[in-house]
Amino acid sequence: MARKGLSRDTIVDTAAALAEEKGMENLTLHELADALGVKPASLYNHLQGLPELNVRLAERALDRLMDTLSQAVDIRPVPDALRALAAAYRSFAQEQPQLYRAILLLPQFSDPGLVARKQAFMDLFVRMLAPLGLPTEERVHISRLIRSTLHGYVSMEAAGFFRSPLADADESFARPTEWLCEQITRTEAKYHDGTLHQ
Amino acid sequence: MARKGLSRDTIVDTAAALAEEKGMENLTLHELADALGVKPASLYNHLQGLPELNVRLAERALDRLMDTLSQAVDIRPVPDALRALAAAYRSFAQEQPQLYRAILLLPQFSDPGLVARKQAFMDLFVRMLAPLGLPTEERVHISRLIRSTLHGYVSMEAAGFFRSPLADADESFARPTEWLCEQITRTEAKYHDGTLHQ
DNA sequence: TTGACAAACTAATATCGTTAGTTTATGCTG
DNA sequence: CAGCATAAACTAACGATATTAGTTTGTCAA
Repeated sequence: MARKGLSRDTIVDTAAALAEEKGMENLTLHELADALGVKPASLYNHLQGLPELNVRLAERALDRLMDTLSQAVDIRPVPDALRALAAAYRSFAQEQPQLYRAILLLPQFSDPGLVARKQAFMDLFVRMLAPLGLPTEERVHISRLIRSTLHGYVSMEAAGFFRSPLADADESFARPTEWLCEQITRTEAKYHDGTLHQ
Repeated sequence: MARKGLSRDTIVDTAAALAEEKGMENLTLHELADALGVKPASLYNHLQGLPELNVRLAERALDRLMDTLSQAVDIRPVPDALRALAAAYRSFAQEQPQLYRAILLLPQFSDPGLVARKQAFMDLFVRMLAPLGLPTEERVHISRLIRSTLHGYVSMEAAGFFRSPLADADESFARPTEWLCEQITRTEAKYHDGTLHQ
């Protein structure tokens, strides 16, 4: 009964790799235990079962996504940051589609670790938009617009849409990206030339 | 051994209701059979098991979604149609979130019934955009933009995002809607005043 | 050195999806 | 109307799964 150096982090790591390989809904504790050289029951010493594993996977996904996005948020001017962030976002979802799906497969976001990451995720966009000098509420609206647009395109693409040969998917993705850029510059202008309360 | 009047349609119907009640991932053949007054094995006379049930649920979801959307597509002018369609789309996802999720829970869209509906779904948007008189490729791009924007907002909202009290979710949804309206009117203008090839 | 804690195990249970084989109701054919 | 084929429902059983309880044993600190 040799003691393997098992920890929650290593479990989640190999679970992420396994999910990417087999698909998120085919991830089983048995296979995961096998991959770790351990019996399934042993996993319960480190996490509370499959529900918690899914939560931890979503956390890991958010962490990695934020890692890749954080390289872009401080680029100036802001539209360039947005372009870089959009490209990074799409790349992440294309290269690790199962891990990306883990985020939205969750029934609810009640776990404290998740709400914290949700907030941090939100803050990432707020930070990128900071130089625009928008009021708080407007910043939240724009942030939601960006996040939903990116997620929408990326998840539809991952689900198998947008494969028609009638139009190139890269070009299709460039549209919302550029239009988001236009939108934020226009919003910035709107708040900087006195027409705010007209 | 009384014969219940069981059919694939009634099975999918009660499955949809049950999924809405218990959650999509908690849907079990045992509970479904119970709800139908039948043993689990009997379901296999009507469909090939859980994988097919999920496919049929996704089909049902797409059918109902298209039903509600089709009431909006022929409204004129086109921006008004888009506004109505966006509202209907969001209402559907809010009122039947589990059924809406069924669409994207599928790993792939290889089933013939699904690819047909995917095409019909695409055609719905093409029909709405027809009066703009755009070239085919441009129409596909715009259609993708609309679909990904709507889906993005709605699925993020369903996943528990956009609940911050800092900004109203209805207002946040109005942004992308109006923004899409602007985009299509601007695109229409672009293709109607000779600046196309500049 | 020893003792407490935790990590890994074995064993067992309940549930689930699924298949095979059986019975019986229904509807069509003669 | 009689008989027969089809299919709908059943029972029984299997394998896989998640999970729990109880046991052994390694490890670290006192």
